[in-house]
Amino acid sequence: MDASKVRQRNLSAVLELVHRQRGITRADLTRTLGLNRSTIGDLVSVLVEHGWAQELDDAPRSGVGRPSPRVLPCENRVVAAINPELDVIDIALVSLGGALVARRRIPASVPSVEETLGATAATIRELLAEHPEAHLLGAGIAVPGLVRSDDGHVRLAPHLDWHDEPLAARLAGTLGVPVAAANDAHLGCRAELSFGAGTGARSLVYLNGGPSGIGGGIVIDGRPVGGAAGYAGEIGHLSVDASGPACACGAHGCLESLVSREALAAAVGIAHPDDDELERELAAAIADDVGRETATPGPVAHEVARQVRWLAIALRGVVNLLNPELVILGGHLAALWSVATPDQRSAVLAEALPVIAHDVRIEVAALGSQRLLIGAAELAWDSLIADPLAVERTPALTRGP
Amino acid sequence: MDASKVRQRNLSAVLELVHRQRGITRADLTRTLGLNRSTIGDLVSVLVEHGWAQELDDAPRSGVGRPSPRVLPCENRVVAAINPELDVIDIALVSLGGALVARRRIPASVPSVEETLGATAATIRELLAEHPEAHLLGAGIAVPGLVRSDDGHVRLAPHLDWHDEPLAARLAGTLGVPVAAANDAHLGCRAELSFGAGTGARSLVYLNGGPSGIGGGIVIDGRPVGGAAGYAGEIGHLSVDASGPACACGAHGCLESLVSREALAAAVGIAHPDDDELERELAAAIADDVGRETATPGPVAHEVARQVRWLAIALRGVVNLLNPELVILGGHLAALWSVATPDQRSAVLAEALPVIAHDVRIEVAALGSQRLLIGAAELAWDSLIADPLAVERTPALTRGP
DNA sequence: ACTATTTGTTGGTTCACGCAACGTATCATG
DNA sequence: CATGATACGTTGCGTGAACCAACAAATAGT
Repeated sequence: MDASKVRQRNLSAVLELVHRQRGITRADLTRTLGLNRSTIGDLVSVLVEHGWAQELDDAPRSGVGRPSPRVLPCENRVVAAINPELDVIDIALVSLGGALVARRRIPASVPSVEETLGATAATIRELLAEHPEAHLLGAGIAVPGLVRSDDGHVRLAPHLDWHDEPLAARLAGTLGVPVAAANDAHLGCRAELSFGAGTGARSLVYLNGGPSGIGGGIVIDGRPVGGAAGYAGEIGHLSVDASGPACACGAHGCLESLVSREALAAAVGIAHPDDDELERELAAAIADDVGRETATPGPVAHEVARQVRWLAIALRGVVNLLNPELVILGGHLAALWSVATPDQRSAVLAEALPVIAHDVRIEVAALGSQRLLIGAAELAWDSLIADPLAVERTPALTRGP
Repeated sequence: MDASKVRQRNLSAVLELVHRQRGITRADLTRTLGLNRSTIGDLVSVLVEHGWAQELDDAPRSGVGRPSPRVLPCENRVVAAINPELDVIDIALVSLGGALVARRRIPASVPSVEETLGATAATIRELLAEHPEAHLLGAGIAVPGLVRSDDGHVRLAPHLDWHDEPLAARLAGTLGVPVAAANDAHLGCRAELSFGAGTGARSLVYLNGGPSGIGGGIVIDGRPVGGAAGYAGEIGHLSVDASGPACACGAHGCLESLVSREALAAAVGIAHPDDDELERELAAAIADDVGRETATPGPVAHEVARQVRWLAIALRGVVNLLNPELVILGGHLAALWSVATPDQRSAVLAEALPVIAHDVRIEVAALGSQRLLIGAAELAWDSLIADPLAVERTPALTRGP
């Protein structure tokens, strides 16, 4: 920890605030970071010189005293965000500040790694050509599977049938910028932490219900938890019923084999609904039930109640284990939560330890379909923001044609 | 992060290594911390000046070159460690470096807070009088219950029947030194992390089976996890059987209601065995079974098998959730593990995700009956080591008579 | 217009670490 | 046993980054 490390750390802290708050006054920077006015001025000027930030005097009239200029992220600095799925490869450029500059969804059908890399590289080149002001600094990939965190190596993505692919390294080779990869639910969690329902939270648990199961992410002390190798967060494979059905993973009674999108979709009679459609149909079906004023709940309400009960068992365990301040539900779990009755909701943590359950908030994810792309971009920004001057020190990065 | 913070941080880093390694050469300090030789020399001399460390030239003959002096913790600096239990209040002085200087077990019977504080203060004064060289700098309390981490407030210690006691603050008032308190299993985990089976581990999960249930601790990135308020780690109340028996906590199918010391003790026919006794009796009973060469396992082996199966379900979930590199089992869970057959052991993580399970080690706790006291001391050392010069800045601390 | 308040700016100061040169203690070798 | 190689402690100096104090600038209220 010498002087230059201090400089790097402080620059990084300033840039992170500028990024996550999408602009912040110098006065707020001094208050938040506890550094001297003159130091903040110096740090900001360095970031401006190096093209990370710009200062804008738009006089927000906050009160007496000289107004403080706002420090804004330079939005021509972008990273690429990639999310290969079963039927589409979702690709975007995301600017500093977390805004999607451009997005393209490439149709695919269980794409191989080669197809994914090819389509990704071509699409990113196209997007960069359409946005000549954009300067690409890195890329992040959200993979539906187990990804080793230190090198972005995909150990297993069962639904894509990928096995032991050095994905990040291969894409870095073709793009010429640093590439990171991580599990998709991890990155959904990161996105919600930075810009969504978890903004400002120090500890949270994120559960996402997707077509391929239930994934999750954990945040402790404001930092995402990867575990020893990056595979942490597999909440879908928490056992909730010792005598439950077999799961694809080989175990029995996993959460994701009892709480599933398919069962909800089947209850409302739709084949492959998206999240919004699923929520609408569930709400409509339950409203119909209530309208009929029958004593017994309809099949949809019954299925919702069943799934909420199983979800409760998993949540109880996770909450007792980690004592988070916040639980965020995404995907079909958000739909499930939205249509659950107040009684069902309050029953969810009724059997958790009361001292712990009392202070846990349960919320629905806020970022919608951009979540994974924003999360993948956050992953890419991480190493860049951690050392803002490193870009200058490394040899020039290649650009699209 | 100004210059003096850097100093504080580096002093703290040096002192922490001196403490946790119980002495380390200056050469090793430079290598581990990446600081310059001259800087390390300066930092060490400051620690020596302020009474934290001493240098010893005992020429460990490590190879060519000028031998590096060893920096040793000053063992006359001590903290008090307190562990109130149902039948005894366990009190010790623990020196820098983690060695028990003196220990006294005060018989008690479900002691109240007042009794505990009175006995503790009196005993610490006695111990300090017997060790006039010892200089008391702080205290830590291991409480069998839920303890708020920021102020050491006991929210609930069910077996002691303590409710909302500002324990740390009250003891600090009588002792005149800073006092911290935390859950006993957390502190067992800390002890194993610093000096036991978890030395050097970056991520681990600790499960302890005690008379009052199963507690636990979690370590992520080398740091103990408290969660939002410090209540994290309640692994005993992870649900492992949705249709399981009711637990004292009000829920159903909690791990600790299916895997219990009482059931093991009953199987071997002993009322209140200690950990060693329990393990011996279990091993003996199983050996007898094997000696009889019967086809069906005896009742003890049967009970062991049953408990290992339930433990497996909880461990599977925790491992999938946190991807730790190490799981440490203590108390009767250590006994259970020790007498389990190789087949039973290898079945424990057989249903966890293979990629994760492959790199998880399961080990038995190493620190025995000193564990909680060492952990409580570690808690007390924390704030002291974090700012080694703070002791000089605060007004003089009171001493025992 | 004038004052109080807040914030940016500037030049000087301090502090802690790195660096390079030198001194010192050990080991290996002839 | 002398010599060289190696590794490490010690010393004085240089540097970089943050703080501080004084001043300038911009706003709100009287």
